[in-house]
Amino acid sequence: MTLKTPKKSHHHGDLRNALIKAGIEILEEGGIDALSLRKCAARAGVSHAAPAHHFDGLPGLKGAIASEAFAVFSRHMLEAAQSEGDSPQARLKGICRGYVQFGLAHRALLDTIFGIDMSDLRREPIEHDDSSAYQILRDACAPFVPDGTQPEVVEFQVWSLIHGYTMLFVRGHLGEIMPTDVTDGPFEEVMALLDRVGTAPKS
Amino acid sequence: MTLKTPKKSHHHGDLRNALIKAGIEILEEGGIDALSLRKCAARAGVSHAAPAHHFDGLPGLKGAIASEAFAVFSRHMLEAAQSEGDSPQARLKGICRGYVQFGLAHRALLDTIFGIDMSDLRREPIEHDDSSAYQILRDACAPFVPDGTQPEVVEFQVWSLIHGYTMLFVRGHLGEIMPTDVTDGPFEEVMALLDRVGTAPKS
DNA sequence: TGGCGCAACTTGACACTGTCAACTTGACGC
DNA sequence: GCGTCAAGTTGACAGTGTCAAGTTGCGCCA
Repeated sequence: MTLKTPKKSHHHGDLRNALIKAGIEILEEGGIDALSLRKCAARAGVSHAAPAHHFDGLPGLKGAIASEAFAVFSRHMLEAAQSEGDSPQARLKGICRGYVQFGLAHRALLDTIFGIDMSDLRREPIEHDDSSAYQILRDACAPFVPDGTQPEVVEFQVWSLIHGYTMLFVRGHLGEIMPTDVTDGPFEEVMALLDRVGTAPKS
Repeated sequence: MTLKTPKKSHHHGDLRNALIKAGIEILEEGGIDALSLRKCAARAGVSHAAPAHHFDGLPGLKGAIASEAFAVFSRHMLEAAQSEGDSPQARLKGICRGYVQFGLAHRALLDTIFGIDMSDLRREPIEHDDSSAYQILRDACAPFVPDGTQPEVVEFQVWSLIHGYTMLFVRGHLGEIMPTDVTDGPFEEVMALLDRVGTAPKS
């Protein structure tokens, strides 16, 4: 009759994932400043110093949360890619719209993902598998790569444009009002630049 | 013979500016996480609770520092605008290069400026005068605004592109190595998109 | 001139945070 | 049975923001 928990190796069993899950909940509820090791520990039902055995301090926990949040972000992107239509143009635009929508709906997660400094050795590496948001964006950019140019260039152009727009927009830097929806900002107008993506000479 | 200090109304005289200056020093030395009210107070030579009388908590101090950092940023942009050449294209590109260079040289200041949430009522407002970075960017974009389109659109396109590129680049999200100079990344290739700025139809 | 008022700070306390050393617990191999 | 070791606990410490209460010194008005 020991089938109460599916796996219980030592004490908690899966504390690491429990802490990450608790951290995401805290982030969604209270924003990036609300996250702390002790609150994660309390929510996971363990002592305040337990997280130190799984992560290297708060930066380590943030890195692990960023990896998980990035997976959520990637799934969101995948759905967004199909939401706008089937053409390459529609697919790319859907991804960009999904980027902004994710930023509005999960600001703290976006802050966590892109607040990561890649030079911080205490972070957990964010994995770039084939279903990652990076790969989804790269695939969506592929039809727009002119012959003879590096595919990364188009990807970086699009990524810079939508990332900058999202960051400025969700923090209210682009307009007078604080946005609650993509339609509150000049999304369509700015994304018109997507039609001119690529590095081929002007005319 | 009371001309030792230009103005000394009560005790310190100019504590508010002294705290902002101390905060910028701390930011430049230790990054955004190093900033605290108590360290600013200590560096300014006042008691730990003194900042509360000039700013509404840490967000308030960060807002005030952001305003000052934005002025520094604006001066940097003004110089950068003239560094690349006299043509409108060169001017705009110089601004963008200056954006990235400022981000590399003063990361914590950029984090402070653009970490501000405009919905946070505790912040100090960032002033938009005629010499602000926003206005400099707007002026540089003016030659590229097609007839019959709103000037803000081009500005937002350029701003989104360079802001996103800078944020991703300085945190090392765009490449394997951690950048120390603009030439460490695909700046030229991404900025090729600037030649296609504007909202007129494709051909 | 004298005292009143108030802004500009100080002082002390509190709860919360990350971090560390020392300790306990329980699973596993032999 | 016993040692070993990972996993987690406990208690302490310095640093943090914030609040209430006290102090100080300048300006103003009678």
